[in-house]
Amino acid sequence: MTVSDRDGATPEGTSDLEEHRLTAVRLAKVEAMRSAGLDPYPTRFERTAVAAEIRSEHSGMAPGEDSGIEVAVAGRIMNVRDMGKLAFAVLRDWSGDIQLFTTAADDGFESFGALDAGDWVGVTGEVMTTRRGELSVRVRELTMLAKGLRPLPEKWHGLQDVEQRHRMRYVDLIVNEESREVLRLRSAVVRGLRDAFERRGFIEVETPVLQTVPGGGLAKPFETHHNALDMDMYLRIATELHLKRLIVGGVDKVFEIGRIFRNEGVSPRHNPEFTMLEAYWSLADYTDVMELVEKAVAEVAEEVLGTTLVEYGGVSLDLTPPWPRRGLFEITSETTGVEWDLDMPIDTARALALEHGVEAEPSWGVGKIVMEVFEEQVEASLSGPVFVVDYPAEVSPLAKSRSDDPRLVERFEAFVGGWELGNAYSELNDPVEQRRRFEAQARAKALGDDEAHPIDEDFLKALEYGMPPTGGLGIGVDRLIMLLTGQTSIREVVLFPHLRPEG
RNA sequence: GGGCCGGUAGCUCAAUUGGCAGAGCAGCGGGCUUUUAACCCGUUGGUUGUGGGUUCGAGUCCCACCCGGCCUACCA
Repeated sequence: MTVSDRDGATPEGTSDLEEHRLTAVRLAKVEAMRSAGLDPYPTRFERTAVAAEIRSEHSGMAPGEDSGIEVAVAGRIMNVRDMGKLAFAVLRDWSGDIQLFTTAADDGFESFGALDAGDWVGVTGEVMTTRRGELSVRVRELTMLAKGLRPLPEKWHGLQDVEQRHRMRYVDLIVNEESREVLRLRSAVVRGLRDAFERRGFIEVETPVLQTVPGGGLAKPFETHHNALDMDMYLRIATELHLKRLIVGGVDKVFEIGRIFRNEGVSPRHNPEFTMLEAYWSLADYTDVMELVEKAVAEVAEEVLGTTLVEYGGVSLDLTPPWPRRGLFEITSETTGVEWDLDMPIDTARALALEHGVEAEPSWGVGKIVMEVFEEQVEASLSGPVFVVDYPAEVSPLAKSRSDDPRLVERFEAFVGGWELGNAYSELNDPVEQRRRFEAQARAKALGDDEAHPIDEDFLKALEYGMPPTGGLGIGVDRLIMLLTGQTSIREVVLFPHLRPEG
């Protein structure tokens, strides 16, 4: 392909930039700089301070004062206010904003004229305050670090269009403080989670994303292909089965914070790729894990927000442990006014489910039906935080049965804000029983359940070497971030959410 | 996938019953020695998401398609 074949490209490689009046003007400024022997894109700049440091170190200055202290700052020009014989600009770096000030008497005055909002500059000069008391840097020397060619969004309203904010997150971050804050909080939440598990002796690992058997969850995988091996592969839908192999290998406490891929619809709470924390704790059971979850979440909230009281969707939530425990059958019966239990005839369950908006498929047993009714009728009302327990074995092929009723498993899900935050159980470690569960799933698949769990022979082999009693856990990290940042759309906490290509 | 709503200048938004596509910001020119979304004067800038149709005339009405938001369905 030749250069001129490229869509909209000119032989000079400047694409459509020359076509647009606003970018053409800035390209001309780049050329003018080059003609004057200046590099519009130099290699480095020696910074001595960021905006927030200047603010904290010179907080007590009176209006119209000179500090006598010279700094070198660098950032993006957000705004220029030219008064004729003096000028102001706002410089933004990651730590915050600082004003630049210059007068006709200053050496830096001349270089101010050609600045555009969006340019990256380095400035050396003295810290001072204006007559109005605004902390500023008096420009002694100004260096262009990267000339911006595209105009910034409107300075007061910023970039509002949700689609553009997601497609051009770089612009969103430039102009919207809330987006920068969500990014910081996201980082803090992940760090907080990592700390909470490491403090308790969990080891962080990384397991394969590319798998031949996409197990550990009930979901449709993305398919891909390994060319050299001429082999179809899947992107993982969970990290569970590999982490349990590590428990078999004798790793005491293990966790992974990893990207998971599920080939399902998108919604304000679902992105095709998302981040999940999974942890496996040998010799523990699901009640130990329950305490771990409520403590870890509270610790993270305390660490990043300074409180365990959060506001979500207009509702005040208290994340302070302990969280209430409710039985799945109990709470579903209470909400629907129907007594659900595992002894009810399948036809009765089907008919009652239909009355509650759930059409049971042929492969479903009573457990699955009640689970579906719970999700349809109860889940959205669980503002939480609350642990729901007593899940049917039918919908939990990897969880250990309860000794008092093998049709139930030792499992809980954590709910908050009307959606599931986490899922955990005492891990099934009986290899013979695990094989039976897999075979039941295979029968469900044969009956048309395309999310049934596939049989993983290597995982069964691992169990046959002996896995100690283990409590396991999965937490939707993006959702935890949504909870702690008050965001109601996952697309606001994922930096680059899945979007269709632009037409 | 289905339903509802939306897409107008680089950005934020107007546009009466179908009747000359506008404003602010950004840009350009000029003025201004303490601004804070600076201000004042002047000025450039449009494939109204795309493609059809109705009409003397379409941003506006009709059809199809693209993209997005919300709801809904599956999932964490």
